[in-house]
Amino acid sequence: MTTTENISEALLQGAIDGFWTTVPPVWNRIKGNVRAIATENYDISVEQFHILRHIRKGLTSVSELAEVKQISRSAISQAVDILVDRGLICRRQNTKDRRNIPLELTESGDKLLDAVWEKNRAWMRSRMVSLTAQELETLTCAMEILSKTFAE
Amino acid sequence: MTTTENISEALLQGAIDGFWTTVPPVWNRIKGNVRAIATENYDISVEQFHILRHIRKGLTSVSELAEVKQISRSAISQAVDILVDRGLICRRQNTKDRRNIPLELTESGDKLLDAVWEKNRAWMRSRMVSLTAQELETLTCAMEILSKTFAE
DNA sequence: TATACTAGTTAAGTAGCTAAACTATTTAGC
DNA sequence: GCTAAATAGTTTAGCTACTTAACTAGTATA
Repeated sequence: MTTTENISEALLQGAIDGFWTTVPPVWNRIKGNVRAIATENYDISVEQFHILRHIRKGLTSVSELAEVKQISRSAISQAVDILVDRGLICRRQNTKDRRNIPLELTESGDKLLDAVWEKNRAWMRSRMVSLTAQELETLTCAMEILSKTFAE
Repeated sequence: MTTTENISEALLQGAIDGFWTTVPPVWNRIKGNVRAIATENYDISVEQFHILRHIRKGLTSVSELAEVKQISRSAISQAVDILVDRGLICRRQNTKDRRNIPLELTESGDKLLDAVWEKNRAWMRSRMVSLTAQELETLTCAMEILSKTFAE
C-alpha cells in the first residue's frame, strides 16, 4: 500500500468520525429548536412540520415522503390524515394515474409553515451570523458533497 | 447596506437552505442503514444504538444523554432500563456524588456496538470512497464549523 | 386477460416520548 | 448548622408515531 493510499484512508475515516461526532447532536439541537417553536406556538409536531416542508418542496405523494423519511407508507398515510383533519393540507386527484393522490398545502398550512420556518431561520441565522464568508462557503460546499454522496 | 453585507447575507441564507435540503434526508438515510443492521442482525433499535454509542464516547449519565439527544431524562431512564435488562450496559456508583449513576458498557454491549458500528462504517466508506482528498477535507472542516456553531 | 406490480389505507400492536409526581442527594443562603 | 432550593434519577399514566399484515383500487406486463 502506498503512502497516498494511507493518507486517503485516514482522511476517509476522519470524515466518517467527524460526521458521527457532529451531525447527530447538531441535528438534535436544531430539531429541538423546531419542536419548541412548532409545539409551543402552533401546536404541530416536528414530524408534521417536516411533512409540510417536504410537500412544499414538491414531494407530494405518500410514497415519496416515505422514501425521503425512510419510514413506512402507512406511517405517512396516518400522519397525512391528521394534517388533512386539521386543514393544513388536502388530497387532490391525479387523472393520469388515479392510484396517486397528490398532496397540497392549504392556505392555512402554507402560512403556518412560513411562520415556523421563519422563526427557525432567525434562530439559525443568529447562530451562524458570526461565521466568515469562507466558513459559509465551506458549509455550502460540504452540503453539496453530502447530497451527492448519499442521494438515492 | 453595503454590497459586502448583501453578499454575506446571501451566503448565510444559502448555507441555511443547503443545510435543510441536505441534512434531514442524508441523516434519515444513514439512520435507515443503521436500523437495518441493528434490528435485522442484532435486535436493537436505532435509539438504543445511539445510547450505547454515546456511553462509549463518555456521556455516561442520564442527564448528559438527555441533553445531547434533546429528550426528557425519563425517556433516557426507560431506555437505559431496557439496555440494562438485556445486559448491554450496567449502572455503576459514584461515591463523590451519589445522585449520579454512571453508565458503563458491558463486554457484550461493547462487542455488539463494535459489530453494528463496523458494518455501518463499511457502508459509509463504500459511499464515500470515490470522493477526492479535497472533498473529504471540506467535509471534515464543515463538521468542525457545524460543531462549534451549534454546540451548547 | 389473467397476473404481477404499484399507490395508498386500515387495523392492531409496540416503542418511545411527555408531563407530573416522586425519592434521594447535594448546594446555597441566612 | 439548618432550611430551602437545586440537581440526578425513577416511576407512572397516557399519548404519538411507528411497524407489520391485510386490504382496496388502479396500472403495467406477458
